[in-house]
Amino acid sequence: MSIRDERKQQSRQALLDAALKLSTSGRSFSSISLREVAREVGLVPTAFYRHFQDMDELGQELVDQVALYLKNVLHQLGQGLAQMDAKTESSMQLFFEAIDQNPTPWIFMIAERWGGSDSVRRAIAREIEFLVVDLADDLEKFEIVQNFNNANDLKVLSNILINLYFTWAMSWISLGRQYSDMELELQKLVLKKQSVTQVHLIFKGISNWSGQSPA
Amino acid sequence: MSIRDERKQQSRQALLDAALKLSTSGRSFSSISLREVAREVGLVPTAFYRHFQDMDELGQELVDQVALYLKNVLHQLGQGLAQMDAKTESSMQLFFEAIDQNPTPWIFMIAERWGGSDSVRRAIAREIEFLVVDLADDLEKFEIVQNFNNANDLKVLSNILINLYFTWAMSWISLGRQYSDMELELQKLVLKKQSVTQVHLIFKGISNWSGQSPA
DNA sequence: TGTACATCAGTGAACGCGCGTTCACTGATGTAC
DNA sequence: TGTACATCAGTGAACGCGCGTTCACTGATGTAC
Repeated sequence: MSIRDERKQQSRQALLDAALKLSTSGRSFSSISLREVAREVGLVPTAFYRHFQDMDELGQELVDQVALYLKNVLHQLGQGLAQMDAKTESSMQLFFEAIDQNPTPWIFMIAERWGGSDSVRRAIAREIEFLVVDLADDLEKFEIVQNFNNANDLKVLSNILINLYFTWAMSWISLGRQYSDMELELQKLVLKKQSVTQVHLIFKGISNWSGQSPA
Repeated sequence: MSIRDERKQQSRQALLDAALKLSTSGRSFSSISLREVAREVGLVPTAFYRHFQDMDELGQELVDQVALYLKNVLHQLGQGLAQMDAKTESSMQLFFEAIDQNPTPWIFMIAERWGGSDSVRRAIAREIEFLVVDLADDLEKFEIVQNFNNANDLKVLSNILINLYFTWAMSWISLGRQYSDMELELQKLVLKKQSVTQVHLIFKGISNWSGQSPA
């Protein structure tokens, strides 16, 4: 790649990073402006147009990048979670650590899933569908899900888990916004315990699965 | 109430209704303007200030009204859902019908739960906590949850159910935005079936609950 | 009941501001020879 | 290697627009007597 192309690529990525940062700092993607994004990067507003047609186009690329990141994190976690023994706790621990390390992709995906931009919403819906399919693939090789004789049940499980992951992630991040110090640590322990219980509840359900309604 | 007070109350409610309508029509609360809300009602922008100090204050009252509505709907549904037999299906049917009848409270609560307004986000977090407690109270009298010997487990169940309700509601509403006619009806059937399976999965888990991690 | 004054929901003009977008430009980098 | 021209990321001025907020106002409704 030529020097010029390299520099252009850097500016482009800087705009994406700035948009992610601004739209996950307590505001929403649809309420940040093109000028703010350019300003954050140190570019004049008109330079924005050298990279994206408008904020909508940037938003769609942002969804792609964020979804790719989440896909990788969830793939690693999926391995641990599905072991369903005492490792649930350490798997959830890893999950919350991953969020603390890089929270913005989680915030963006969850907040904009039902956010104000039509095109971003559609892009996220598509990517979440992929995440559900990927997780279902990961889960397929574990013993416990052999209880499912209906192929669709596996996808329903994957669906519920993805939604739970998102809910836990956002609850976790909210704690950091609401509490501090001792109270924060306490609330974190409560949430960790709750999430472990929820996972156990679901895998209890699987291990007694028969495909009909419960007694 | 005097004539003047009555008319004022009408204008006030009209502003709240307009804000709810505008912020659930594909955009978000933080991206609608005070002037738009006033215009929708047929008032001059400055009249807004006779009722609310700013959009933030209106937002918090809107959360109160919307949460009260959801509380009533969920209370009625909670009775049916927890019967855990073949009635799951008809209970979910009632749930989706309730959404079709009045979708805006669901859209508002879910979209703004992680939306761009700090004060609205806090108000919603508080109201959802109440909804979780209320649902736990409703569930307490059903036989199946007697498997819980830890009082906290009931709240964790309630928590997972509230979040699932919200996820189903929004998925349901998204279908209406994406598909039409035959394809819409097909997708609705798929979602209904999935949600019933998810409920069964969880109540399977409860009926085999012992409080420790699964085998 | 009638009168005189008080209240206050809604009006309309005006303001300064940040916005998205246009346009002609500059000057460093790339390319052809 | 050196020169002459092309490309194009970033610049800076300018525009019209909708925004939130201020202010003095109007006139219907409420209240005191």
